[in-house]
Amino acid sequence: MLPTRRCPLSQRTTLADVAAAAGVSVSTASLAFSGAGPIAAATRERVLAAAAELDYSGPNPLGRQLRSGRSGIVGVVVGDALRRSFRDPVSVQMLDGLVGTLGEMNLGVLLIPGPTDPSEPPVDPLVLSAAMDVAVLLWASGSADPVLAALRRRGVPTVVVEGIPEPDVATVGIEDRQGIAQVAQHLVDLGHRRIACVALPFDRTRGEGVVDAERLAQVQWQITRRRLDGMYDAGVQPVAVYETPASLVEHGAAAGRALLSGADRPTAVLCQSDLLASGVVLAARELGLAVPGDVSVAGFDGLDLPWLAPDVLTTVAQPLAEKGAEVGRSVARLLEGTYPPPVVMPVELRVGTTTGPAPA
Amino acid sequence: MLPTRRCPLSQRTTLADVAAAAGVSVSTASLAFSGAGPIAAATRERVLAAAAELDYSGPNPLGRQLRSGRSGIVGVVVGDALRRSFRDPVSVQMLDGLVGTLGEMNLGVLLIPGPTDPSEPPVDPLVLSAAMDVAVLLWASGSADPVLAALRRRGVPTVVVEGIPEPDVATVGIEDRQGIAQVAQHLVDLGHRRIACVALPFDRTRGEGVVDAERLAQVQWQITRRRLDGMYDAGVQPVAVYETPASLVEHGAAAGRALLSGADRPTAVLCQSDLLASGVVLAARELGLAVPGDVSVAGFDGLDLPWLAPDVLTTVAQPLAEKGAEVGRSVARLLEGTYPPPVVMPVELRVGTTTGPAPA
DNA sequence: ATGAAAGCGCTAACAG
DNA sequence: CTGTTAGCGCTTTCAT
Repeated sequence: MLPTRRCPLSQRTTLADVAAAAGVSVSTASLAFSGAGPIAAATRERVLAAAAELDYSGPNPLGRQLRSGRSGIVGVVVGDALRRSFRDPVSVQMLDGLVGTLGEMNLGVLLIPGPTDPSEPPVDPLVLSAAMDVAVLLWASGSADPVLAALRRRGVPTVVVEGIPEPDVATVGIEDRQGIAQVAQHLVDLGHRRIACVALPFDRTRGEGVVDAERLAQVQWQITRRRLDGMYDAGVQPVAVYETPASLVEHGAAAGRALLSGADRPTAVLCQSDLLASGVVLAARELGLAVPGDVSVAGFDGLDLPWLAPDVLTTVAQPLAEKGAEVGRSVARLLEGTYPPPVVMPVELRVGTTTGPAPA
Repeated sequence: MLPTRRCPLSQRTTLADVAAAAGVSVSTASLAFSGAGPIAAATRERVLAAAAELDYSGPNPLGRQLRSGRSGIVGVVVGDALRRSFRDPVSVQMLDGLVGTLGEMNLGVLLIPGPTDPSEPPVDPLVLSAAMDVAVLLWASGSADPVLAALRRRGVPTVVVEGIPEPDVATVGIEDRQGIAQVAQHLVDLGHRRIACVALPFDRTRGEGVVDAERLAQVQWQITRRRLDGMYDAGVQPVAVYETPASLVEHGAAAGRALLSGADRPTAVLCQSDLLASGVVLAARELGLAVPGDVSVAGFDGLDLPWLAPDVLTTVAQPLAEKGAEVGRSVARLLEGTYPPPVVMPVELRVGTTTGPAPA
């Protein structure tokens, strides 16, 4: 057994020590570090020298934070357990854009796991008690979202991504309803009448399988709801809707196997995400079905999917990194103390090689 | 133009207000929330009722943090720009294990971008001034790492992953040198003599291409260094070492194209990561080379790589999620005030279908 | 340009 | 079990 060695748990020297060593007042020493006020160059030098002498590496953030009432932290509640969110390029690319923008404003990102399965508590403890100036909610379920409710109670200004615009939060979203309508119309134009739908999760129970009418009425998550509505907008009444527990290739593959191995299989599968769609394509190949000869497949997101090569998925592209940057800008507005107007970003139909005329 | 509406920037009510409303002292009110001390059930109820009445959602974290000297935050410096780190399952799976363990201890993870290219400052501002009780450094370059130096200056206890054990930091690593030696020996046993190596980045300049002896002597990042040494341990003198800017499929593919299209191409390529190796396999296929008939390819990490199907990569598996959990445990030790002994986790050679006898 | 004073909101000793 | 007393380390008026 090694002897346990103590480690120093925090710095000892304070601004007061440095000020004393430099022969100035604490307030002057503070200015030397923050630069927020008039100070003689010589004085600053003296303070900095004293700091170096004492191994003082700058004002303690905890003191600064309490005094200024700001933590410099943005809590980001991701849409799922981290393990799954990180596997979804949609979340990752957005997060990347967001972290970049926030970094420029000297804000840090506190990662908060989102709603997992119902066996877990609905709200992570960090949501309840971590220090944060603003929160960002990816994939909020709607105005009754328990996480959103908790943040409201705390009075934490919040940016909701893919939610519903509401007076007391900032919102960033995309034209997904119109986008899905476009790609659905594209399938109709190709002559498809038997169209199945592979949907994102309905709620935190994260069920899996073809749903009945009752379940279909229970969709809680707004992103899923809107994308279903977009499909209806194009006049498509799907022959089946398959609910998935997460936007991942394996769930798309499972959906594909279920939908395409039955007797009167659909001629087209409209998926609410690219990852789900690529799973469906893989399942179709597995089953020996030609894409798009036997079945057309379309997705949503506009991801780069090299493993589908030589196929290119028909999809609706959304500007992921820019969406993240836009969220960052909304965060900045909230910090300034005003609610930015809701942002809705455009999407674009991109016809690839996975959709074609309905088979005769 | 919409009228800008003000948003409330922080809660107004304090513990003192609640205490007054409940007719108790602040310290008693504090106990009602923290539970850290004896308090009559009736009193607690009264305080909580008063809090609900006043819409008080709990003690302000900033006050608590300053007073207790703890932020409840663990700063995690990832090994690269987030955009790239998130695309690497090695980082993501470890992060997932880490966040899970830390979550149980009610600690939050502050994401800090790691060393990108030299045009950027070597140390993210968050490293210098964000509040954190402990820092975790993924992929530290060695004892001269500027990020580690900054954390030392601040006196932030640190866990270094894949670094060198040093007295004033906690270390978690794997037996990568031995692992690489094993897989290198495996290639030698198969009769390979012309072996090329595709390496992880050497330093933050993140060069790309076959390196000369001079450059090979400049490897700064310890993980790369150790994996090179493991190869030498097995007696392999590579015919070429290719430096990559990041552990990503596309860089592996570029390396593969460069190494396999020349005249006297190697019969085996030993890669320091699975993502790099899978790129090499794809490049070989592109060039019409049979794997392993014409060229054997081996990796390191033990990732699931479905897009290589039906091939299964020969690799050395490391326990990623458990490594993350182990890092979490080291964080806990540091918070208790002691340095845990260095942790070294085992790895395991897994022979797949991408390595075979050297061609005659 | 510098200094003095006043807290930010909370918890932890300690005394009762 | 509850109240009193002291700050945690810093920034920010406000004088000077």
